[in-house]
Amino acid sequence: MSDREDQLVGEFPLMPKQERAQIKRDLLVKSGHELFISKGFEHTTAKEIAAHAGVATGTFYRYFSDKRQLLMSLLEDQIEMLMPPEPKWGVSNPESMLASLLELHDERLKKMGMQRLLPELLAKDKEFAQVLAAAKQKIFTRILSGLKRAYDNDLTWNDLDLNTVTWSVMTLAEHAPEKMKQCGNQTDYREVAKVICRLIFPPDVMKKINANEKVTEEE
Amino acid sequence: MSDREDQLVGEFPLMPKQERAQIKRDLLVKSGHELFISKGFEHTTAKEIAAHAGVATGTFYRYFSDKRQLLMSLLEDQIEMLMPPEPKWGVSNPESMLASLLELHDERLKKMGMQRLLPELLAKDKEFAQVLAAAKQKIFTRILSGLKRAYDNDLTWNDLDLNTVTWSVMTLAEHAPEKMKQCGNQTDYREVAKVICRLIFPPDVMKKINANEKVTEEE
Amino acid sequence: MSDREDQLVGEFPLMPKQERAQIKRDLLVKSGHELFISKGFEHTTAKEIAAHAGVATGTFYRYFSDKRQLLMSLLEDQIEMLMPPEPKWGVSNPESMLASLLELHDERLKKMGMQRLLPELLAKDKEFAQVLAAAKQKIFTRILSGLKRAYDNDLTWNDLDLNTVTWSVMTLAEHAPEKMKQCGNQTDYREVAKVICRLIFPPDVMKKINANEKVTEEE
Amino acid sequence: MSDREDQLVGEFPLMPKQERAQIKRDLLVKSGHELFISKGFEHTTAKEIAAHAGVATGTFYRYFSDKRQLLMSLLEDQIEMLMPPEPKWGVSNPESMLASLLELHDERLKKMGMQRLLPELLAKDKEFAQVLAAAKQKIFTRILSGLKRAYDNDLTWNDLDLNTVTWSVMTLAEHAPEKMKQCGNQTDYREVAKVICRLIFPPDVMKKINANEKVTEEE
DNA sequence: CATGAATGAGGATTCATTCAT
DNA sequence: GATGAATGAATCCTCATTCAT
Repeated sequence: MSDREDQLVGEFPLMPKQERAQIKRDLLVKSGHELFISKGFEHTTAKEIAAHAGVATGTFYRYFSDKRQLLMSLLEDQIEMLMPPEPKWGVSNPESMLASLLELHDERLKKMGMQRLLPELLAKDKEFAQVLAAAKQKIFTRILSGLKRAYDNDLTWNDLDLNTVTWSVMTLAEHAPEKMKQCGNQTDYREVAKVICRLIFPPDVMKKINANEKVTEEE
Repeated sequence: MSDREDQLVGEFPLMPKQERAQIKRDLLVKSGHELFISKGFEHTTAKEIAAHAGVATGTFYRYFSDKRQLLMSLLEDQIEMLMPPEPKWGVSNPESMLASLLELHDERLKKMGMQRLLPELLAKDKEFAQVLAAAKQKIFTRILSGLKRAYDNDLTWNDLDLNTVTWSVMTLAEHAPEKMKQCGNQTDYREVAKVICRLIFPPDVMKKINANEKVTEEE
Repeated sequence: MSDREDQLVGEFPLMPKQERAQIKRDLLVKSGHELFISKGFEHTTAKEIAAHAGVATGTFYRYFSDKRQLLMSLLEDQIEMLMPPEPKWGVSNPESMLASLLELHDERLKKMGMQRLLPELLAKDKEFAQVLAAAKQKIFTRILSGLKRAYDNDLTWNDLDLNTVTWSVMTLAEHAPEKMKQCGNQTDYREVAKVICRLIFPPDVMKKINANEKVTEEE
Repeated sequence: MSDREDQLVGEFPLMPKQERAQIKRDLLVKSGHELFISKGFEHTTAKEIAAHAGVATGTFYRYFSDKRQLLMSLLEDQIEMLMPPEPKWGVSNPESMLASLLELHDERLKKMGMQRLLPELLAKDKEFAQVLAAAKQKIFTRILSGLKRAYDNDLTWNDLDLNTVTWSVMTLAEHAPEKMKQCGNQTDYREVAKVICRLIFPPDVMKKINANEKVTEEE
């Protein structure tokens, strides 16, 4: 009835077809996200996702070939957020910078609620595992090159292997959120940041850097 | 071969009943292990495990109430091996000690092939996750108290939070094996050990420790 | 036939959705009914019921959570028919009344074909047994109160316990159909009715009642 | 050890082989009986019966081809007890005689605990149903011939069909135990006996019979 | 004879996917 | 496009029955 009245008024489709479809798709992705998180990937059925999105089972299959594809859509947007953050040296005080990066990372993960899902996926989906590994490798390379520059400027420990340091930085950054909870500590990003910095910069270098910073700030 | 020899000796029952049952049980556990690793826990069926062990489906259920129980059998033996190793300070050169612990841990994990299975289980089985978390907590406490003693003797950095250092040590030790592969590095336990030591001991302390050790060795 | 005629008329959707579903459900109920009767409840599988109804196994589970639920659907409609009938005295000649009630009851049971199923269910399903016992108790009470009124009017034997008479009436009425076959007699409802009446009314009372009736008829 | 000692003493097998087997068989029958009663025939497994009898599963199959055969053994002994009792007229006061028969029947059923099992069996096992029907038919015939003799001596109602009366007597006798419980009455065998007698003997005949009896007693 | 481990067919139930409406 | 009923392969698990010891 109301549809017909709309038509009398002049039939301005409130939304272009494609956009409506996009909305439905997004609804499904969102439903999938929530259900995957709360029940796990394997234990979520296509029917449930559709029901949760308020559409029919068949509609699910119009937009996705299967659960896995929906998952991939989900991950495409978020894969970067799962990665440990890449520090930007030289911008400011390294410890503060790292601390806020870690906090940001933690918040992202919390918002995604995806950490619990990830292990299942890594175990099950080799393709996904590869995608993730590649992304990680990219970050690794970038962090490493940053450290190399610092090394060339005599800012780092000179008796530690840079590859290993890079890996350590990434590992600590990546696990900071999940692990600190597990170990019962209140997450103290600052302390983790200090530890990470100690892996890279000898204490006297840190002093210099901070001194510079203050000078810069004063200027 | 040995069977035939037995027959030459006479026709003794090839094996006591109980032992044969145990062997069959072990076969099932082994099959479960292999299949869980290669296909993931969820994607392995009781039927498959039985078939892989060369027994009928029903036989599986004689020995285990379900997949999960077999898994638990599997884990009971191995849970300690999954834990990051607890370093024993003061025994010898910390770097060498750590390096060999890391190598040992890596070898264990490789032998178990279980790393890939673990994440899935942690995600799916809260009971198991708790067991593992408890074990980890125990190790955490022990490492922490070791570090505290070192701290009291002025052997550690005095500007780093010991909890955070402990967590970092555990995290790096735990992930050393899996991560170094992922990053494409040849596993260099020595370098990781050096990094971990750097988190704990300032370089000059390390020198002293090593000096002591040499003295000790010389004596 | 009717399908073909429909097609001649054009291609109207053969049936509204809901109605088709109802038809399918009914088909399943009917199949369940038939198979339960012919093979017994326990020996009928959901798969068989579905096959007999010409649908897939899964379809069965769309409509019923399991065999038992289908059975309950079946019984809800029929439970009253399984009960021994409640006589209505004073309406007409008691013997004729009873005879036709018995015949009606017999016909119902035959149509349901359920008698053979019932014992199994009573034995297996305590909930169902309770429901049935409650229904029986209700009828018992009503018959008893009818007999009490007759007793107060000096129409019944005065040396028989009314409870026992009531129970006897119900028992005979309930078993009349099944037993007469078993004993090889042609079912003679009239004779059973006479026996039941004899349990209640002394012969001279019966004569009076019949006389009254004739008078009434003559008027 | 003790076995060997027995042998030293001289090895008198305490029991002939066959008898020992018989004991084992009886144990199985007894276990089957108990389990069938408590869990129902279908829901009792051969393994359970064997375990309950303290023998191995395989032993069960040495004595019985399957569950059903054990059941039949069980019933052979007991089938007569399941039958409604056959009254012996002329022995004494019919009401007392019936009352005690009913009580006896009730006690037997209670002891067997079999009533609950019976319906399931009747529904499931046509052979058994036939056996039981035949036994019932036999009793029917005997009761009928008793009634005929009474009829020839003008002791019964002359307007009731003897077949129907016979069936009624059997039905009431058969269901007396189970039904009286269900209806919440205290089982009053005497009242049921009176009702049954009323179906057969007119009140004045009863008086005569009782008078005779007294005379007989006095003599 | 007794044992009880082993078998595997069979029943209940779920769910990814299709397709007529 | 959207719907959701229908499908049936696949899973979990049980249990009657056999047979090597």
